Amino acid sequence: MADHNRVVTNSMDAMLFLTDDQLLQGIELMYFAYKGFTSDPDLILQNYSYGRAHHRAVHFINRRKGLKVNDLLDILGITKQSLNRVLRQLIDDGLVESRVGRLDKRERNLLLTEEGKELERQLSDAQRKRMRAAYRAAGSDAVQGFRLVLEKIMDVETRNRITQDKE
Amino acid sequence: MADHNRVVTNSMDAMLFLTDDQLLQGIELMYFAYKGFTSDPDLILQNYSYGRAHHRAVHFINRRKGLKVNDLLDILGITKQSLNRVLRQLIDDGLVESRVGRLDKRERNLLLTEEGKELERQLSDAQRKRMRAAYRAAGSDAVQGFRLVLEKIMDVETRNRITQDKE
DNA sequence: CTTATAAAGTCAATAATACTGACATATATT
DNA sequence: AATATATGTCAGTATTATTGACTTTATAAG
Repeated sequence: MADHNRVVTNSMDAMLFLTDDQLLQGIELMYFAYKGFTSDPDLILQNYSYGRAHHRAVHFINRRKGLKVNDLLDILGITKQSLNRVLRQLIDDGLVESRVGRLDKRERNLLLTEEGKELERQLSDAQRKRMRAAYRAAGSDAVQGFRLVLEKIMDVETRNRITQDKE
Repeated sequence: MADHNRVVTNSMDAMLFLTDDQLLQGIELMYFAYKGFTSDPDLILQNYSYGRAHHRAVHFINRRKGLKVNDLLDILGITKQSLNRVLRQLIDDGLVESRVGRLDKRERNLLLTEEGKELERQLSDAQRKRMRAAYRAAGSDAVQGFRLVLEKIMDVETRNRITQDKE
């Protein structure tokens, strides 16, 4: 998109936006923004004696309803032993349901219970509120740029997996 | 910037960019991008048997040369007991120098040694390379938006501290 | 039908990073 | 001289991750 004056734009990139200092500033921004980004959910999770791992599990089970345990492991990029404790707690506490697969009975499809949905709602409300405020303050052009750069920062394999699943 | 059709843009914000689903997508983007963002340094750190905590310490000691221990604690938002182990290792390994303050001898000014600078260079080279590629691929307009949104996502106190220090 | 593979789950040991609480030391301030 | 500040340390605990070794159940391959 925006293929006009490509040459000029690229040389300006090199001159204006790609100095080591500018890049280091971007790196710091990522660090501090991510810290803020996780701070609201972290507070809520304390009430449940849960951590970020529980948040991530709840988030992705909500986003990809009925996903298999292996799918969740792939998304999170952790070992099944790591996930086990977290998932065990969520199931025992009645927030997640592990349903035997219909076609392949070895598989388990993960779903949020009503209680699980309630926690998800609390967590994502807090996080959405912050994102909404940031988006509003920055404007829609900025949001497009934000999303574009984030997509480019991801690992290519991750990007392919996400964008392919998403429409 | 881009002050033409502001009214239309704003109403479009509400309609097109602020749905819960769009926001959730942004949240996921942040998660996956941050994961990619930390993956290159993580590999390098393994060679030193260091972790992300060491990376952060080295990064900020480099960025704010001579900063005090308390300053570093404020930036990282951790307790001194948490920092102690990491800083102790870096000093014992000869990557960081802890210099007694000139005016106030209770204070310690932290600096990277040559060896420390070498590790910092490795880490930031890897991270900069990824950022540079993302910036190039996304274009300079996108980068502006990226930076703007990230600033808005941060805690206000963090933003004030950073932007005030930075020019 | 037997064997091999696959999905899920578990137990044990270890590591990195954080926390709280309690103190110690040196230096500065009142 | 008493108090406060900056730094450092010791001990105990929690969360999240790891690797390795198995088990159970179910599907697929021979």
